[in-house]
Amino acid sequence: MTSADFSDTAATVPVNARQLPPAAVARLPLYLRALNTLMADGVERVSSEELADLSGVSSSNLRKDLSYLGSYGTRGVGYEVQPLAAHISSALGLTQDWRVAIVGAGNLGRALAGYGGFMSRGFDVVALLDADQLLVGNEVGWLRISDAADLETVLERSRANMVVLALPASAAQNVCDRVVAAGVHSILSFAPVVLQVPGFVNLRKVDMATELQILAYHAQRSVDPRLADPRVDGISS
Amino acid sequence: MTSADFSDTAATVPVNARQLPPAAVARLPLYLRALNTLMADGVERVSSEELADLSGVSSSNLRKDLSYLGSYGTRGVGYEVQPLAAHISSALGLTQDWRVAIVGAGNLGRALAGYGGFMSRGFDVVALLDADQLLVGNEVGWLRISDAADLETVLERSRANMVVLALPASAAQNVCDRVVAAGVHSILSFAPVVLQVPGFVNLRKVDMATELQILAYHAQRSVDPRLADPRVDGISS
DNA sequence: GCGTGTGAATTCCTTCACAGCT
DNA sequence: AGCTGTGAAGGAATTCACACGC
Repeated sequence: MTSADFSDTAATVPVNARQLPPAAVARLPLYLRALNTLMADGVERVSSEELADLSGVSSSNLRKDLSYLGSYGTRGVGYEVQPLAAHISSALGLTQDWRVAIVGAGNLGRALAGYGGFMSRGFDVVALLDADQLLVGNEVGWLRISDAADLETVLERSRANMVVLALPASAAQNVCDRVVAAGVHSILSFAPVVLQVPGFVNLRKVDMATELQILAYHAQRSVDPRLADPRVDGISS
Repeated sequence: MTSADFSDTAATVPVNARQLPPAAVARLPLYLRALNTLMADGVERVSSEELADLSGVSSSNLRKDLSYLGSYGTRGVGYEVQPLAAHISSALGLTQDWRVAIVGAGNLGRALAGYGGFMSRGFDVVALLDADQLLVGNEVGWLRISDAADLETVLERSRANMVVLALPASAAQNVCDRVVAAGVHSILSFAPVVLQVPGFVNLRKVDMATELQILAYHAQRSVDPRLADPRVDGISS
């Protein structure tokens, strides 16, 4: 729960945080999760090979990624689980707590709010909003649903610094604009629409329709070997 | 990955489905969505520039992606919305209907089941399962929740050819193995865990904890300009 | 003229292979 | 001996820039 487990070298940062390649950043959370699992099992050391397997990447890829953070392993031995986890947490900016407001209290929004426990520590859901007056005021977990009309006020009062958009495509752009105007520049959107934001905004998108379609592409081509292996050129159809 | 990609000179293959670069495949759904929007607005033609803007990619990137599918534009003019949408749909394998079973009827699973309408057509949710006996038998929309213990039977009866995992990390690997053994080889997992699957299985992962952590990395570094912009010492030229 | 289609150039990412430290 | 850290090589993806066809 607390982020207090990772607090050793926090003060004396030798500016290890050079800019990491985006692809490496995207994998750090995987390593962190694997390390947390190992810690829970009481494992103290791990090799790049093992950790890579647990994370689903190649060992050379993992070593290269970690090397961007600095040299936190021991040659001939491996990595110490706890310190490595601490360094990754620090690199990801998880030493501070992030305050997340979720806009949209439909099934998805409520699922995400409840997911709060699941999310790696460091992310607190501090507000849940919806435009539907029938939902406003309802309790979800220990949160009361706020009126999306009061978005700006709620964001300020709750001191949210991240927003999750869990609302229909039609409402997303408008709410997104208001969020940005209100000064929150980190947004995770589940809305199935391309949002237009200024360059200084950090926007990430999660979209299950897209994912299913990508899956369909690969599935289709596994099923029909003609497409996977072009050597067939018979005209049979 | 694939055992059969000795794709040398495939010569005479008018089939549009040459193997596309994965990065291109991942963007096709975006184009498709933008095209659907345009169609709804009655727009008949679109330039690569416009479509790229609507999709959030660069126009050269878009043109290159579309060129993998073949030449469906007209020089000096642009692309015809409807035919292009049809070709992309076909390339993605959306001409057939996909039958999706969702395992896990918690908030997330129910959200996804309800999301059915939102997902581009072509994906039918044909089953919703959970291991919790308190949930089994409940109605969600027009679906009745089946017992996850009967997974194999349900998958067969419903003729599902895709599975969405919306369940806790602890249960995911086990269910995943059973799904694969039951012959469903296309899986979209929302479980915050790295799943181990045979090479022939198409697995995609969506994980909000990971996404938030990536967001945290970028947010952190926007806040602290020292980390974002190393040019601070006076080498201004 | 205009905007697509595409080789060439560039940038980014991954893998290789081995030097270097324990 | 063993495993990390890392230049160098190789491969992918993106962008450039312009030839081509309407």
